[in-house]
Amino acid sequence: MSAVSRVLSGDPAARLSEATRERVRQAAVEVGYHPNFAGRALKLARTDVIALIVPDVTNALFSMLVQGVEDEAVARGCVMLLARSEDMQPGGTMFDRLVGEGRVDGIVLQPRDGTDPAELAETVGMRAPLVTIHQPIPGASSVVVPDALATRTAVEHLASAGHRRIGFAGGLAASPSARRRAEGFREAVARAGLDDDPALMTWRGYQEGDGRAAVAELLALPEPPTGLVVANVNAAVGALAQARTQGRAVPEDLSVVAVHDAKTAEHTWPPLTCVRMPLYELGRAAVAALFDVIAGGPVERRAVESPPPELVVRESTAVRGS
Amino acid sequence: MSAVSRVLSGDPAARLSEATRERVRQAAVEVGYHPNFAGRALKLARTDVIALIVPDVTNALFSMLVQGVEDEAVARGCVMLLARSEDMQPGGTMFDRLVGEGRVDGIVLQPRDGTDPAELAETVGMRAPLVTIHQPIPGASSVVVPDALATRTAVEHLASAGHRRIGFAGGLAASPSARRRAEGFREAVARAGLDDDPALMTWRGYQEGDGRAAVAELLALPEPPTGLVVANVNAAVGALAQARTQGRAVPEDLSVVAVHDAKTAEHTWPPLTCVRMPLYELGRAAVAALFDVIAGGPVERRAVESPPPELVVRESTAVRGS
DNA sequence: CATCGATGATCAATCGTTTGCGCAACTGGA
DNA sequence: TCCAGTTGCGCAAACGATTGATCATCGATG
Repeated sequence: MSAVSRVLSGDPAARLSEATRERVRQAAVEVGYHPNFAGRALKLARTDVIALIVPDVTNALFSMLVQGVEDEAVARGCVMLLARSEDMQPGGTMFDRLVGEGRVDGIVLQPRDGTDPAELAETVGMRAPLVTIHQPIPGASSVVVPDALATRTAVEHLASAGHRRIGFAGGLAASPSARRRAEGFREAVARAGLDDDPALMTWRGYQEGDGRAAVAELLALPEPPTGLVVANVNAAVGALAQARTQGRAVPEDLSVVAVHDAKTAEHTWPPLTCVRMPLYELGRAAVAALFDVIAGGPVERRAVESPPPELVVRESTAVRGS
Repeated sequence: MSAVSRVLSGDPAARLSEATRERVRQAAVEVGYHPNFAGRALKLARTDVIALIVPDVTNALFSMLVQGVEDEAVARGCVMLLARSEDMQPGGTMFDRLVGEGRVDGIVLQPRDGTDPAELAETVGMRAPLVTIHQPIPGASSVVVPDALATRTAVEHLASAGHRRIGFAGGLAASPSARRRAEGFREAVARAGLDDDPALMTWRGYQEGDGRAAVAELLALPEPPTGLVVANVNAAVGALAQARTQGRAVPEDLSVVAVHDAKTAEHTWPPLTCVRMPLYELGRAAVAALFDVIAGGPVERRAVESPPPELVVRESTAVRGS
């Protein structure tokens, strides 16, 4: 048993020849022996399980993220536990068990949009290694994507198509990712010398219905925008629907660009022009950061810079006046 | 320690008064004590972890299923491990570890479309409690949704709108779920006395590109169909795109109904008429079946009959000739 | 007073792996 | 021949929870 354990652990300090190691490996395969997970976990105080906690799995962006997290976990010999239900969220009973019982080595957490970071940090309690995505919380490492660059890219595309009044359908005002996107928007508007009217910026949120409300608000302006940057593809879908409801043609009356790309954007009516963000890479980077935390590294704020946001032109944008 | 363990386990045979039990519970909360997961797992030979293994998380239908699986697992005091990457699929290294090391109490497995059931059963090896969804494999329990009823519902909708030549864009011919859908289609066509032309049935698969290919094939017929039942919402998205590419208007030239509903279907161009299937309930039923297997129950083939498939009329279908 | 049942406290064995350590055998070099 | 290094083998302790069993105490009843 001693030798078997040393060989299967790949322990370099074990006093065993390579020939013996190979013999042991062969024997283990032949009898179908696998070490017992619970025995190992108990002795090593480690489960090789990473949890991904998200507020929602219906979000069109979820699939890329989850693939990134899983691939990085598996590449490091771990498996991924997915948590979406209410009980599994911070503050829930099962979350408490997950953390308190030592079921996972660490957690990648996507906070709910609009969550108060200090409050969340208190709820989570730093009882397990933690990395948040999209939004930092005090005391935890975090990884984000370059939101500002994304909205900047979107504005530049619309500006180059001749749009001077560009609306912004943003996330909730309290949301850090929403603020980063707004910052990029403002910067690009200023840089391009576009119409800098505060009424062109809305803060409804990332859901489909939020996109609808934003468009309703913007189209009610005395001088409505001819271009629109929507801070999230879910909301953009709602924006399209609302424009249609109000008899506005996209892209003829209103050109729309969404931050984040997703499979769904290819099939909207019309297909959405998007800024593709590195969500798969975000997932991988979050797990890498988590391993650094587990290894005792310092709290860090990281951003995924590569691949950079990429404009994907489809059919929701056109040159103004066309 | 002994009393603490008995109380927190909720052991009814323990000789402890309710007052003592309450005192122990309070004390545990106060000192933040949680039993150690690995210690328990080792002693009990059980991890309270259920694995959900799927071939794909980008499928628009995935989110309902995963919510059902997770909610049922959590309701039973378990957590859900998600496995999508290649290494985690049956035959992969991590799959072998998952099963061989006793990391999960059981597995809900969605086989890849077109997988040979006998081959898969051999690969999996019945080394852990297993339930498959959509497709049975020898020796394992399975749960399916009423595919035949779905396609029947779709045909009936088209027939009542005046369509006499209805095409069928099916899954792969080897796929059990595809065959069930085809069966429902044939039955409804026969029952309604519609044009029973074998050339109206295609077997390309469930992917978007497959839907495109099916439509190309059907529109090439000397007498193309005026109505189309697509056996999957992903393929339906492709079908819509292909019709457009070939200058056919939906629903005027071709009415399209898809099996399965998803958020994405509301936003297609035009919004898809679908038959909503009980995927959330499928997830829950699969976990319930898995617990029966774990408890030593017999191998069973189950179907989720409630809620029944429901027609959701959107804008991809119209009365023939309109 | 003696007996019985309920209850609290305590102990030890078990679950399966890991790992430090000691002993023994073998090999090669001085 | 002696010494040192390498390697194989085996042992025991540790990780933390569970659970059967034993002993002691208390209260109620005959």
